[in-house]
Amino acid sequence: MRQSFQRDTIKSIVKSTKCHPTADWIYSQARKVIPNISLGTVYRNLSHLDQSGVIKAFKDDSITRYDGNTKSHHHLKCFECGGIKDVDFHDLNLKKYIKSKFDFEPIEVEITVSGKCKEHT
Amino acid sequence: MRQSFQRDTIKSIVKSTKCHPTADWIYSQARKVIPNISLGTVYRNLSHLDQSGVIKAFKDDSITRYDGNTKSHHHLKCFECGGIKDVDFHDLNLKKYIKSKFDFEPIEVEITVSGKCKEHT
DNA sequence: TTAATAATAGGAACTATTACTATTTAAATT
DNA sequence: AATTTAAATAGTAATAGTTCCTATTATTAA
Repeated sequence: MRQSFQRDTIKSIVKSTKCHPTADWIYSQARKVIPNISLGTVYRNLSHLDQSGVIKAFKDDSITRYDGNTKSHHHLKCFECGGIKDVDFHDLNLKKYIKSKFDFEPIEVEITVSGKCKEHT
Repeated sequence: MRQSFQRDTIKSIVKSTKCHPTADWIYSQARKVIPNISLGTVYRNLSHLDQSGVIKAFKDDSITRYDGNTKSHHHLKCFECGGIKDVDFHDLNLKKYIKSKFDFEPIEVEITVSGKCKEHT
């Protein structure tokens, strides 16, 4: 993978926020630095970065969001403010539970909890 | 909500399978009974049925699937055969865990486990 | 049996994303 | 340093899944 200023810019945008941005938001941020960057370039590079494990893509309803946090984690999504928070369920040992209870070899466990965060109860 | 033959047909198609069908599959099944039913009608009724709790819609990658099983459950998706199996995580008491650990009021917990089912390990 | 309005068929429109193509650019090779 | 190469780009067209629109039909209430 050859280097490009566009890719570096996109990477640092995703890495510098915890807001789980969409491609469009990243595009609008990137245009502040590279005014004529194209949306296709944003998508292509987000895919590359996801596939190489530098960032993590996930689906939120019908939109793809990108997460600079690549450690295994899950999401709490607040109905009121729309905020998405990263959390860790590591102590539940879900993969072990799934393997033994359902005789299924888990590779990825995706959890999204919708509800109300403490600021909006 | 007024009754219609279209809606009844769509409902019974979803209720009579465990294959977690897409709108398109349901459309093709419905056309066997009502040849000129429109795709818009299928989508509209699937939304109504979901909103009224008769069926349950969920996202699988970028496609919406519909589940006749409305009891709280989660999904195991096999990478090899594409099969989606309904499972129950009730004994983990996830909502209680989430509430106490993260101070977040969970309303819905969505879990999708990707991996290999016992037939394809 | 009529009136009101929910639901329909058919097709247009929309949105997020991917694909295409001619041009530019990074970096490897001379 | 100049040349060669193929990866990356900008700009645009195309796609897929879904929703919206409108004139017509059908269900239920009065």
